[in-house]
Amino acid sequence: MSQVCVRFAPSPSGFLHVGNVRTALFNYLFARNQGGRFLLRIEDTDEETSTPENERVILETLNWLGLEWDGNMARQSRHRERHLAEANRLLAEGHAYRCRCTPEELELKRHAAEAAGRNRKYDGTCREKNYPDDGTPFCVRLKSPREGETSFHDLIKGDISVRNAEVDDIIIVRTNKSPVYNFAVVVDDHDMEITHVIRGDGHLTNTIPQILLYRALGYTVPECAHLPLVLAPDRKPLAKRRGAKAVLEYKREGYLPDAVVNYMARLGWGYGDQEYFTRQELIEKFSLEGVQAAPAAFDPKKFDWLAGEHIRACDNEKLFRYFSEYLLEFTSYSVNESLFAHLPDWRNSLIESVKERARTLSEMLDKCRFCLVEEVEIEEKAGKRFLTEAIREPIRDVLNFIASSAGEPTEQEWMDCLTAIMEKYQLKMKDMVQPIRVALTGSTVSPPIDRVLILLGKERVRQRLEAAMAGIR
RNA sequence: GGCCCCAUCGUCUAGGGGUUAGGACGCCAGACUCUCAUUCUGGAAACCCGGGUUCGAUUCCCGGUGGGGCCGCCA
Repeated sequence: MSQVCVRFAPSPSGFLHVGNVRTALFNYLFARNQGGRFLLRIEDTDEETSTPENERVILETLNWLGLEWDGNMARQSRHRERHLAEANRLLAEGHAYRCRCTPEELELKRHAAEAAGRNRKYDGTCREKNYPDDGTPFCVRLKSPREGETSFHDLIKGDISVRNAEVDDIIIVRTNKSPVYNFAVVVDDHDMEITHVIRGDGHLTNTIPQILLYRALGYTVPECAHLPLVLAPDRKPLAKRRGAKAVLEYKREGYLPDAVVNYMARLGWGYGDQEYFTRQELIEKFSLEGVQAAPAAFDPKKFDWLAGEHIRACDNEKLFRYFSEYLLEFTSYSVNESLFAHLPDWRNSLIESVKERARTLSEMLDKCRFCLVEEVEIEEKAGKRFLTEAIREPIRDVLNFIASSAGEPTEQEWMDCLTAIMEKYQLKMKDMVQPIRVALTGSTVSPPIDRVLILLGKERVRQRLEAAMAGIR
């Protein structure tokens, strides 16, 4: 058998939601798993929506997720002449015919058929007329068989079979001489030597007329796999309204691309009890047999959990890179090296202190914002509750410790200092730590206090404690 | 309306003619603990319904119900 070749063929609507991207992902995983090729073809025959900007969004999404395609990106619009040539061949070979019914007439016929309770398919008025090309406007229709049935084996859905009497004579070339999608796809997939068509459920019904087209054209019919829908959390189909969100939005929210890939793969696909997958594992373990036939609902909670798993599994160096790039692209913060001059291993310390409590790069920022800025603003409620007269003397002792310490204290030295002061004033750990936490971070929630202390360094600790003291009246 | 597809905890799923129907997220309770989080332990929670086939169906078949898709000179 020839080498596996698949394609992702989006129309550039300017929007790639989870469902679209999962289709791309499954194509990608299948190709990589099979050692085959993964091609990209933009279905840009509709000039209205096919703008460079919309195309750019598709490429950016694919690039962000690392779904690299092979070869050059194809544009369906470039193949128009080829499509028309094949249509003419069908005409010449008697597999297609010229239809002179106007759109208005067809509209009326459909309504009439519907009112009479009949199938709305074309009534075949022009089917046997053999109209020549004499200047009268016409569109081209496939002359599909009326007897028997057409069936195929879908790799996910199983055997699908439809009586040919139910199948329409689909239009393949419009009156204005532009090829219709269903036809263009077949010619392109054949020309690109696509062996497996893996696409959304919505195309399942299209497949029957397309198979008829393959046969009429004398092409080999590729294997087909129709992926079940991805549903919004409320189990309604993903739509621009409701849960549908551009996948690039997750980039903005700080999700790691591998987390998005992992979660999307698990939507409709499973591998035993495994939930967490690296990209490599996905490639090794993916198979169409593992794909569910039923639609799957997007679960934001599980996605977040998995996102956290990926943050925790990411090595610190790499995570730091993700983090600083994220800050640069989407926020006004940055990791200013000069703030950490006191800490040799500051990158590691910074990442280490937030990665266990964040699920996204954005949450990482939330957890360490206190040490990325010169000064913190103390939350009013927290200040009122913890920065009270009772803590004045203990804080003074901490300041004395700072004044007397020669170098930069280690975590252990900081904790020894706090412990000693605690004992001196008969304070419990939390009664000592919470006020200091509030003074240093502005919040009652932060990484462990020893981490906070070393990240800030004694100079910034001193400044913040003094500021807090001043605030106590 | 016609045609087609689908159906295991709330969600993602494993499984499959005989199982205490397994895991994960989430939820609840507890442990750990300087907060939050991580981690650990325990708990509640499912085979859509009805017929058949069978000694025995959640599993196989048929029907129903429910959900969804397609029926464009859109893609």
